[in-house]
Amino acid sequence: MRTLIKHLLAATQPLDTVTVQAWIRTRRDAKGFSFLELNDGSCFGSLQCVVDAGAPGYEGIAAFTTGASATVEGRLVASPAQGQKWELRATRIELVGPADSTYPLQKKGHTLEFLRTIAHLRPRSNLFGAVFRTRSRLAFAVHEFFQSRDFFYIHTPIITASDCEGAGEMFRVTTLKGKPGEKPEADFFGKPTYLTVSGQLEVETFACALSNVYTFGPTFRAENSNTARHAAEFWMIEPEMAFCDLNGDMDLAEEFIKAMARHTLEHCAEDLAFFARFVDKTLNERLKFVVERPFVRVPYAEAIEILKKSGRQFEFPVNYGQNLQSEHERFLTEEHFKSPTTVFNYPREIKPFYMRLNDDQKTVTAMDVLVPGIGEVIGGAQREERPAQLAENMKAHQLNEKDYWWYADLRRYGTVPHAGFGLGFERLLMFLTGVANIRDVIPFARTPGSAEF
RNA sequence: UCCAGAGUAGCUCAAUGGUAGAGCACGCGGCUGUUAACCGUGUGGUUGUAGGUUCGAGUCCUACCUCUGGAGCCA
Repeated sequence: MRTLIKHLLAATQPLDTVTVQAWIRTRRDAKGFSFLELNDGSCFGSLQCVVDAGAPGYEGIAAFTTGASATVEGRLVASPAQGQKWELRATRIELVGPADSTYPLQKKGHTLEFLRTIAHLRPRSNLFGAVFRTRSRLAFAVHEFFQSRDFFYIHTPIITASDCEGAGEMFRVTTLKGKPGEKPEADFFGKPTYLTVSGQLEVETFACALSNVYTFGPTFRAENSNTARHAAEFWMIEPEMAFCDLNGDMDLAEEFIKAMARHTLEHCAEDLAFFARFVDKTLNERLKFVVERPFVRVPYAEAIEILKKSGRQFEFPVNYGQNLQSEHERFLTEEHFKSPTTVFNYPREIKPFYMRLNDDQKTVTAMDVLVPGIGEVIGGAQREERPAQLAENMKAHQLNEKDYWWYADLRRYGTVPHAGFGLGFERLLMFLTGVANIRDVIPFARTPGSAEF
């Protein structure tokens, strides 16, 4: 029976007969025996195997090359040499699948750009193994966080007919062949449909029934964005809470990020050590800071004053009523506060229709959580729960009320104050691993002009 | 989409307008409880594509393609 390398490396005593099945990272030949370094992805580390020339299978040792897969049986013994606690004394080796000299993953380091061109093989590298183990663990942590706080997981639709949610350009979903004269009514759903850009509006309906809910699913934006932090397909987490205001929303957002950082420190230590050493030297310090210190909270108007008084020459001028530019966000979170920073109460003109209007009649209950190195990682708000005000907001945003009849109904029947936010899972991963490009924290990145694999 | 930069061996990179090279990978030989092993040696090229200037272009010019960084949009 196969034993994962993860369990062998964590052994507390020698083991008599074990079977390992893995991919060969490298082979080093010595006089009369060979070292095989095996990795099965179950953990960061590899297992060193010592294969004597007399062991069954050794006659074919030349084919045990980097990238090949193999089965090795043997005894787990304490290693006499430096570098590893345990090693496997092989009693039998068997090649499962060969890898010839064209195998592109060398023992040496590769650039991230090159590895993106072999996205089907890069999970076998140290970095990407670590990234995707961490990704899996954090996905689990997301559910654990919400489930332990009595949130229900809601599967909002991937296909939506709402073409004006305001979150971004949408991908069309159609079964039409694109022939001239085809009418939308002839399409599969009888009307134009799209891939979702957010599950928020739908999940609000469940918050107004089950109280605390969240989504965690794929999200699509057809924006022609070419940056290190945008992808056309990404995973978004959207909690929504009934009987909750902006303060409760900000509390949850900060608690959530802290919990994810804590979880990474506690459960991904080995992979994290690799990130801290080779990807981002400041990672450990940053994660501990995030866990231990409260986030800064600053109203938008105050943030504008800070930027104006900074004496800094920004490329884009700082003006009340305009969105914060990347350089402004970076200044606030990286230089001024040197801390994750939540900016709230934005001018109503620059935010969507569903955000609640404050008593000053000028700002809405929006909040963005900015983190050093990434920028915006969370965007959220308390929702407008007053029917008349919502109608007015929609008019101001030139939206057709009829398209949102069910959304407005939530305010018509038993309306409640409620709030939530959206968080890009990949951006969270970037923040927690130090990996600087979103294409490197998602298995197969979809970006403009690129849907290979 | 805009601005900037880069495309040369499988990978990472050199190469005054004048004979395309190195390290690594890979092959072969040697050595060794090795561990990004080591020593020797060999194979490896339509210099992103298409034009142009020139006696001569990897190098200069034009267009296009791809990638990277920054910006916008956002999560």
